[in-house]
Amino acid sequence: MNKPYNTPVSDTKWLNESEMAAWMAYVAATHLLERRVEDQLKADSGLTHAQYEILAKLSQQPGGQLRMTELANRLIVSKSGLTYQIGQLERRGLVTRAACPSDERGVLAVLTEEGMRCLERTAPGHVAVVRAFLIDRLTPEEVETMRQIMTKAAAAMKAAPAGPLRAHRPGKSPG
Amino acid sequence: MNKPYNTPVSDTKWLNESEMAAWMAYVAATHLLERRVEDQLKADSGLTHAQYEILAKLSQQPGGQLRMTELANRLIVSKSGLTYQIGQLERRGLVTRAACPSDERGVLAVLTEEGMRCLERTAPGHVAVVRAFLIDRLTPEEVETMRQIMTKAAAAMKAAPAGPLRAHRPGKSPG
DNA sequence: CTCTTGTCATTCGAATTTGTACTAAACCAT
DNA sequence: ATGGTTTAGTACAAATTCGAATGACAAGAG
Repeated sequence: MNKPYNTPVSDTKWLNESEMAAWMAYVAATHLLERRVEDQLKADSGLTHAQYEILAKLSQQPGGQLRMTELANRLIVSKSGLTYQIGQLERRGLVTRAACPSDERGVLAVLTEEGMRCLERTAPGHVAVVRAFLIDRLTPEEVETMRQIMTKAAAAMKAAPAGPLRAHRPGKSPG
Repeated sequence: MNKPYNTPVSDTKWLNESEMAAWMAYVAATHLLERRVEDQLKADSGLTHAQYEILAKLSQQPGGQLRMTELANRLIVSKSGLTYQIGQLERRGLVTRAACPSDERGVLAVLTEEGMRCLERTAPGHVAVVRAFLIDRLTPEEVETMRQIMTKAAAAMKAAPAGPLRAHRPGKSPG
């Protein structure tokens, strides 16, 4: 207690020019890219990006199946949002729901044959967009740096609990 | 016409390991970051990220004002979506609508005094999140590379017309 | 075994986003 | 001037997202 009045209420460390430019370009690029991806998928296959990500994630799993909650966590989507989209995909025959053998409560989202075919049919166009607007614009070094950046950021956010921030101290590994 | 049957229908150039890792990490990081930003803004000021971006963009303009369509284009949001959000912000007194002097049809979105104060109050926490999970995790070189990457990608997408893709040929400058 | 607590998936309501349709105004070539 | 075409902003319906509440099952302590 007894905090001095002259303690600055806001000691914000603002972004410098490079950081600000990086952040603003990131935000813009993200929105633009999302829109391009969405348009391509819609036009080519009637899938939304969210739905494509579901099929893609399932296709990477042995048996093409995954529990609902696990899938939601990996896709970084709410459980209720996933329930809705799995419903849509099921309606189109691209995914089926199956009972989980080990847990009576559990539900497995399972990629169907047709879902796999749809994914294989759609993937080339999707990859083309990702290449055309991002990957092919970069040098291999830039791609590698981007991988590092995004991997670090994602790891930080997966690790940190929700709620107010704790400061990040760069440097030594945890030990 | 008369296309040989042996022409491969799909000659997709898939992503190599580094490219795939970069893209997947980007997608994950993007979703995670959006969620963190959204949570912080909601908790700190009751703003959504979309609303914060509107206030921020307006605050950068002389007079804190911008035409609706121009604002929508810069934020990369649909016009109808912007109409809705400006309505929300107006309801909270953070933005006002004004007639455009030069065009009878036009509407100016204008940042109010209170809107400016709200932004100033909210910005520190927002910047803190961007720092904590992204900027502060990177070296200055990585920040600079990210700026380059995202700037290039954004420029490519702003330039390219909507619709099917045209191939990107890297190399010489246009001339 | 039984009770309490926690987890899994879904349902429901509220909020947001987009595309299309629509009205008014500007622009432009007769 | 004047009729035809664009453009600006909004209204509306459809789709999607999330959080909170719900019901069924699991897990652990006693």
